[in-house]
Amino acid sequence: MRRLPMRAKHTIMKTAKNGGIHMKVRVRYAPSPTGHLHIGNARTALFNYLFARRHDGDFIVRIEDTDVERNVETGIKSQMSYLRWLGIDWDESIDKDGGYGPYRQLERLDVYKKYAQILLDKGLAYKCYCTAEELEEERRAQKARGDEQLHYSRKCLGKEDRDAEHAIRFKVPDNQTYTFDDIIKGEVTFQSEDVGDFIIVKRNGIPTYNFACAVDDALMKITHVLRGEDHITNTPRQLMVLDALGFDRPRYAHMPLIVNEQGKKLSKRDGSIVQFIEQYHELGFLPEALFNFIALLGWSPDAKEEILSREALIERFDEKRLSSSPATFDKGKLHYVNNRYVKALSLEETKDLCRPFLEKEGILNGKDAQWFESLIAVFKDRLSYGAEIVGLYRDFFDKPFALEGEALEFLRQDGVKTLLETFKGKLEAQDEIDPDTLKTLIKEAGKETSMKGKLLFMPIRIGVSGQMHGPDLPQMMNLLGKAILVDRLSRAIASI
RNA sequence: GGCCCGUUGGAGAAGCGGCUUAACUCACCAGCCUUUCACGCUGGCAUGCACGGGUUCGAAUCCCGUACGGGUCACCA
Repeated sequence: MRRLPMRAKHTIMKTAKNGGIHMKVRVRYAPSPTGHLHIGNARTALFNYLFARRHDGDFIVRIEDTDVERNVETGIKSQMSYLRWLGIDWDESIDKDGGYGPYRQLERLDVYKKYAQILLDKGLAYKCYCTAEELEEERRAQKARGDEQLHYSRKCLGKEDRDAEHAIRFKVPDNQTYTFDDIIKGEVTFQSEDVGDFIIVKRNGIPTYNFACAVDDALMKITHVLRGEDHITNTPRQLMVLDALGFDRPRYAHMPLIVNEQGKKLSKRDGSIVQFIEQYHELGFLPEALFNFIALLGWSPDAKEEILSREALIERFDEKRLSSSPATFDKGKLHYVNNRYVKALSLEETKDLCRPFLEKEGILNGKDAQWFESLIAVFKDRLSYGAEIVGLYRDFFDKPFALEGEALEFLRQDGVKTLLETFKGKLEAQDEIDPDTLKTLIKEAGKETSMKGKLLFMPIRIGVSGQMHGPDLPQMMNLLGKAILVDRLSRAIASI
């Protein structure tokens, strides 16, 4: 495969014709039900969805379950429900017939059988009786010999039919060049010599991915295939099948891989990044934010603002702005994006978002509704996702109170000690405290000691938290409670 | 190893031969606002586009090579 001189990111819809009439855009997301919805799959689904909605086309979800060994019972259900959770809906699938079904490949076996037979009859495919062991041995020999390419020897080609278990292989044409104009990568070319005869139907009678996929794309009138770059070398195989069967070719767009901060492909075992949408849900991320963030993985808007709603994304989506270099999964950015959406939430919504996490940790035990509300109000603006509230709470309440460095220096300024003593005295005189009386107390202490501005607030902040930065002062003091406040103030005064 | 794809600041990422004195976003720093903090606003932050050649009046942008990273070579998808 080699890149031709001119980069070609052309407008779509030009090649998807039928008898000169532009066809309706039809795209598909084709997951295999081997597990939960992965971030990479979610992105593929999302871009297909955006593309379809942008061009008033159809978005189809087709289940590619031809690997019966790896299928997981709950896979389909879980994936589809998280697609919905993200706000991605479809026009056709196993639960919504659009006239091109069935949408589950195991229910289309007769279809593949028919087309495999056509290829057999035309001599474009042949039965292969080799066992896995034989093939393994063949490959080993090729390796030992130092062959450059490990292709099937074709030893079953031309063999007479016999009544034995067999797979069906596609007979790759000689001396053919396969070129396709990828929307993202430009023109990509493969030589047929680089591709060995591949299996299209397994011994168990079930088609392989490359065969079923090509047949279904054609039969379901798919006009554009947007998928991960790891499929780029599958494309010539699918093109061969399509050509051999006389089907039209869809347009392809191979999206860059998503890599971690070390530049490695996101592997499901990579612990550095949360990989499944379900986990994000459990951590209290917002679906709208995730949708927004995922749309930024390998694509960028032609705008200053990156925070875009689903509707705005649909309106702005332009496949020509899909990137061809790997998309780095930037956790910091994810948190930022989610935080922007959290900030837009109402106080009640934020409480609902955080409640489960606090309850699970028993943090709400013995606290009244007012306390809970204060807690959320104080941290709402800096909250990246629901579960983070626990860490924020702990950081704030459980961090040992210590005075050091810049903070301690600040307390050693003239008049600060008197200020803290005055304030502490006023605090002790109060039976009940709340944010408003606390605020009044600060004002009074300031007036009596002639301290104001930074010199007033900062010593008190440091005196009760040890920190120079933190949430709104009266609010957070209220959360801390009188006992802790008095204790910390005493220790601060003592260490000046 | 063969065949492919990629490489722009601390990070993400625009750019597709002259409009680039390299957008925008995150992070960071400074100032403003707030009697504190945070939010918000304003400004600063790549003499430089992996490296080396070449083409061109002109290159981050085109070509060749090198290095590095990645993908793929299954009766997985």
